[in-house]
Amino acid sequence: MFDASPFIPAQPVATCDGERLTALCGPVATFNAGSEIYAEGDQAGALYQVAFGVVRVYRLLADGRRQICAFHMAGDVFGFEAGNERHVFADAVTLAGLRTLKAGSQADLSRELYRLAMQSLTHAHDHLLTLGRNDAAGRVAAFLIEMADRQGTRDDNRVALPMSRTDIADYLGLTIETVSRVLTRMKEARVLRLASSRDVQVLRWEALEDMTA
Amino acid sequence: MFDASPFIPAQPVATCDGERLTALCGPVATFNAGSEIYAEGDQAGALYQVAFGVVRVYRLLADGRRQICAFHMAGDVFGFEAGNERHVFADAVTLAGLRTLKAGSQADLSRELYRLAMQSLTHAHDHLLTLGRNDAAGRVAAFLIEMADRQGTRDDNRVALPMSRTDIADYLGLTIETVSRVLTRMKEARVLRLASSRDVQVLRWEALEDMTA
DNA sequence: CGACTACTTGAAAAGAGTCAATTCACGTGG
DNA sequence: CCACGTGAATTGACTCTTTTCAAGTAGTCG
Repeated sequence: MFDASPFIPAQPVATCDGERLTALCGPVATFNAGSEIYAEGDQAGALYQVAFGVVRVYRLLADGRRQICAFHMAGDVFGFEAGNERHVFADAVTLAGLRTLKAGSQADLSRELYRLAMQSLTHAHDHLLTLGRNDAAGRVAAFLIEMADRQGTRDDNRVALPMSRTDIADYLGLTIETVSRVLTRMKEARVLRLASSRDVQVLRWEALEDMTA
Repeated sequence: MFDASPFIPAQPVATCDGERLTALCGPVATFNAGSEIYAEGDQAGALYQVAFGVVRVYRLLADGRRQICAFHMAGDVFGFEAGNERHVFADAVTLAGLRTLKAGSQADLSRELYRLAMQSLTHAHDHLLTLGRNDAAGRVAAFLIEMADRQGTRDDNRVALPMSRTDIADYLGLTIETVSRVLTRMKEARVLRLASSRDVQVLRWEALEDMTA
């Protein structure tokens, strides 16, 4: 379970500016890869900020099908809920460190926390567009671009994929075979290179962007 | 453009409780079917509560492809944004009446408004599950169930569809032909009956629910 | 009645899923 | 150090679903 090489982004993330989010800068709790942070049906309340590592937030169907709503990386705040019950699951993809903000520790939600919550909504809308209006290649391309942008490694032409093909497939509404085939085709088309299955080198960003058009 | 028979839900919606949302109970502005409420890139700020009619919120791609994120009906509050710019378009599906809450008219966001904003997030997550993990029949079934629940007409075994097949297709990430075919197959399977193309009578809810499993 | 738009239907083509078999990377133990 | 076992990823062959393109039908408004 312990992951010896947790994913660490190359540069600090915008939302982690410390100044506004002092309330979140408490002790860091560590979660091993695969361990649960919260489950659907749990009492909601706490918010979390990722200090390092990657977290997935997902919904689950009775038959085991899974839809990953978002991957959260350093700086991201997650855990926003409508009522007092969790509607989604959250667990660590890699070894992850989280800071906690208990509900009610601030009587009123600050404008900044509201903004972060709304970022989750904007991301969900982007994600809906990806799932609703892109074919398999477009979805994978959008995913690689999103990962690079959030890691800030676009200029390095590198994208680290801390999650498995299964996670990627469940994020994009595809099967792992399709994800794998798309990557192979992109490799053959000289759009990218796979240093290893989790380490992508992007040769032509424009080609990726055209696929999401 | 004027729609003589605006869609009006059969019963008041839970979020429209009036007591908590007094700030939203100002004058009602009327929008003709098809008219724009706001566009991507507009300055954000105002929130809207639907008094009657139906509104669609959507993202648009350069080539005209469209992903509808949500349909809003009487009682719903929409217009939440992360920054000071709109990320989505909103316009009236039918003749619609909206009450406006200008940003900043309350210095702090009330807990109640936060809860409504988070409902949008929960809905987006449900929608992601529908798009990511259901086939065409499952998506249409989920859509019919959602519409019936929000109209409160499930006990009547009736679902009014105030929007076109194109709107439904753009909401579900399908083509209009596929939506039409799925409805025809459901009709043939005696799961539902089509009084008219916009008026569905549901004969077997369990059958619909099984499709979304 | 005629024109327009929305919706439905059909046939062929493309895309993604399924099932099965390898291959690959990595850690363990001989 | 190498053989082996394990889980992850890739590849192939085939099937099934959905899209695409092209008619055709049904309402609606002048």
